[in-house]
Amino acid sequence: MAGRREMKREDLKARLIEAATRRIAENGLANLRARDVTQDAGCALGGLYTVFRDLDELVLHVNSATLGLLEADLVAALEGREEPAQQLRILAHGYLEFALANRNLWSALFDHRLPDTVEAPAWHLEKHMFLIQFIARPLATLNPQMSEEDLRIRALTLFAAVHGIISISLEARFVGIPAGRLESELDDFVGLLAAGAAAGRTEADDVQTP
Amino acid sequence: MAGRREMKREDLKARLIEAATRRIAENGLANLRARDVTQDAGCALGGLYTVFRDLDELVLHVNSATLGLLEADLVAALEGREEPAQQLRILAHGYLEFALANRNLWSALFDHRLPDTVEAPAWHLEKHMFLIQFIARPLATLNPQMSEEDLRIRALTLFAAVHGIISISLEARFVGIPAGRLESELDDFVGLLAAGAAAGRTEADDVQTP
DNA sequence: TGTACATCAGTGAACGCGCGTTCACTGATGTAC
DNA sequence: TGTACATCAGTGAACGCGCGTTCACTGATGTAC
Repeated sequence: MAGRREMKREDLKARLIEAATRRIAENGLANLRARDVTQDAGCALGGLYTVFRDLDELVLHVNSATLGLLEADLVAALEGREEPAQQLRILAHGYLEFALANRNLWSALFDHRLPDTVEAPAWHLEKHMFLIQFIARPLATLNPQMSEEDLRIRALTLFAAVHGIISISLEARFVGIPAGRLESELDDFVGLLAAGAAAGRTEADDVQTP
Repeated sequence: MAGRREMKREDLKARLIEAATRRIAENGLANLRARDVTQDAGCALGGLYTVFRDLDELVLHVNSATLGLLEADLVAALEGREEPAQQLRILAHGYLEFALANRNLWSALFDHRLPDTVEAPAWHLEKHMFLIQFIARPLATLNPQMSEEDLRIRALTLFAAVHGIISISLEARFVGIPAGRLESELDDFVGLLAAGAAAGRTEADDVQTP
């Protein structure tokens, strides 16, 4: 069996990602330690560096997996819903649910910063795309006249706004939105934007900022 | 002169805050070092600890000052503008301008985390309030029937959304909103929300999320 | 299938260093007379 | 105003330690015959 080494290697990789995922989920990214992860994964400290370039690369893998989970959740939530404004609400709601259910993993998505010199690899950046696509599709239905590019940008704006609302509330850095109200605020908010989008471009289009 | 010591102390404090501010503005919070700050401020390393409990407390002072600058900018921008929807636009625009002009200081406001055990002191938390007040006031004019509490929450939501749009774009973590579009996206966005708010509560109010 | 040798994944002790914080000391400020 | 003593702000060398990463070693896997 010529693939024995390859298999062990893949197995170790998987165990490390799993261990890191569990550690981050339980204690947060800031408390992730190479020693803890390797111990949990049942390998020596140095083992990590035979499989990943460094700890950052391991975290990138965890984050990609997290994005995969989010994607699966949203796909499931959208199942069978066709009305575009409804879809947007479901996406926002699904995103909130995911953030609540996986707080630390979700935070790690945004807290993890590579050293200033390093770029995130393409395979990881691509994982971000699906989210924007999910949002752009119903927006396109609501705004058939918008260009691809405008839709992408509008989807990004919408995502950023929803993300902002959820993250400020969960971090409770400012005096936060009460937990019970978060869901309805989000719903109102997306409803308003969807209605606005459906009504077509408003006078805001022509305003020149001074 | 009995206050000589007191004066020197206040002077040292001010020099340290000023030095830390400049360091953060130039290199970002993540690269702030006690040694650099004390050297810039012209005191010994240990001097910092005669005036502040630790480095975190110094950063809190820098952040409070930054919030003070933001407040002054927004007050100036609002000067003479009475129309509430217009005010909201100005606030969003002013916030963007401030973030662009003071990127690292602005980031420090959100990046700085105290150790899990420590709470932010009240004097610092109060500094956050004015922003929400600024937003709540025009919202109140647009929605005279809303309660104080609802206005506060809605203001928080609006702030969080605007902040999210700006910060995701500036961090360029996801493929960002092109710089040239950010301003108009923000403007459209706030315009839409202001119009929605003015139109009164929508059907979204009654939707129960499943 | 079995033996001898070669390779390299995996080991874990040791390295290295960055950096916040402390603490024994000293010189400037304050007090008493 | 001046002198003697007391205090304490400020000094900076040393501490301490957390933790990512390395590297000389070894034992499991692969290859040749």
